[in-house]
Amino acid sequence: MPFPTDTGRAVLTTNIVVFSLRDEQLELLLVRRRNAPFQDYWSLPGGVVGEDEDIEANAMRKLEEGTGVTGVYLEQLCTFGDPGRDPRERVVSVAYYALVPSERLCVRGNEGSDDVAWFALDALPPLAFDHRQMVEVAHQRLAAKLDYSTIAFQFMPERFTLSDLQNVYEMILNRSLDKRNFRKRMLAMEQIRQTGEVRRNGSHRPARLYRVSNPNEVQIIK
Amino acid sequence: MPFPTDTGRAVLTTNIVVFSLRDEQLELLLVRRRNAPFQDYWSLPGGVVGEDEDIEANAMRKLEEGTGVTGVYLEQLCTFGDPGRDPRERVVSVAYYALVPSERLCVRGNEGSDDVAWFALDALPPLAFDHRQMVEVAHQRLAAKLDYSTIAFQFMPERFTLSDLQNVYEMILNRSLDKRNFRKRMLAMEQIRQTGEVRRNGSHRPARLYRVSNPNEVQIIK
DNA sequence: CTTCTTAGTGTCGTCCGTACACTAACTGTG
DNA sequence: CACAGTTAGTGTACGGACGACACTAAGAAG
Repeated sequence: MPFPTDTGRAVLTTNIVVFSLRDEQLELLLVRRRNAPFQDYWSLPGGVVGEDEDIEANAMRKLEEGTGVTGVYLEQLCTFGDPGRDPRERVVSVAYYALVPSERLCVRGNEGSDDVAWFALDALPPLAFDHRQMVEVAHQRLAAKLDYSTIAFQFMPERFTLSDLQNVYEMILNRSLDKRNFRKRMLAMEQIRQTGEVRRNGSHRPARLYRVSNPNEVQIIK
Repeated sequence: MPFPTDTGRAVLTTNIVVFSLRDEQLELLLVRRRNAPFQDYWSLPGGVVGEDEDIEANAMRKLEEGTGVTGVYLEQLCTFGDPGRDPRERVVSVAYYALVPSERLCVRGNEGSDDVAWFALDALPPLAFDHRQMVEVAHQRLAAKLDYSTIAFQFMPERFTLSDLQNVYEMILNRSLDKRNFRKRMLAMEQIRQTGEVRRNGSHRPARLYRVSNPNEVQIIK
């Protein structure tokens, strides 16, 4: 049996909350809208899902278009579909969030235009549609996952110091952590290993470099 | 700017994984399909979201139609939208899960027909579409939430014994728990109170009855 | 060689989770 | 009315995780 012909159809879109760490800050990738509604507002990257396109594949594609980076961590967040969230017609958006390691941004994808930019999470401009809500949910989820998974490693470059890692935690949780306890906890979970190298950074003691044992999987711990 | 006219639209549906406890078992509400595709298969309740209907409101409505019960716990789970998950056309389903207190089922809503029935979670028939996957995700989420929220109380009738409650945990986690530790933990979180009454149940010591302090909120604990 | 700055380290108390076995209260039966 | 059967109810002790807390190490710059 086909669906009744008078059944309402909805436009299906994705939006991605893209987190990265730049300049020791937790930042989000935003795109400026060229058209109404919300013309000139900043918004989350995303777009309309193609006729035969997988939803997550669409999100990944949009993410790659925005950052020039492939293969990063991407997870479905929540679906937003209030009638009226888009004044034009019924639009349902599946929200995702993604974590981009800072090192991979140095290439600066197609960020040349004025229409794509990074903003500090704590200094976002007003956002189009319900995107602000998506950001809140994503941030909460991310913070929660720090506690019981290895998700934070997705931000790290191949080699990093424990201070780098602690910064990630502090940025996301928005509070400072005790250095000794933090290191104890990180080393106890046996997911990172010393490389034997150090990084000289300024006029002070150099820091040991570590790498993630299993960079491609986010593990649930405890 | 309107959306391009050649943009694919999708049919938007909901599906709800409805959990309840019947006969000391964790059970799911299923609906038999009358039509192709998957004719005569059992499937999760749900349906097409109306033109101007909120998605969650639709899920709640479908849930009420299936169980005759109102105001139960309902949470968005995940969105399934693989092209091809429905052979007819592009159908995107927002999955929810719901918890129905056992007491409220005694009224036996419109369960008269052969087309709606409860199945033990560990003895489900083959399900239509990707509904089996939805069930897995819902079960995992529910089990995870037992650890850090008061979600289990949503299953309980107004008055219940600690053994009743322990049964809920054991059913969901699929393993047995230590009675003393369980009671200690439940009482420690100060979310349930003695009523002063007892329940006589058989030829053995009667059990004290408890009630939930804040039945209408699921709290995150610790 | 002194100053500045970040890296790196250990202990101790507290709380939480877990393992573990017996008594209490009631009913039904012989 | 005693006994068997069944479920309800209780406390302790150990180990592991977490949090608070302050000093030394190594290098660069002047």
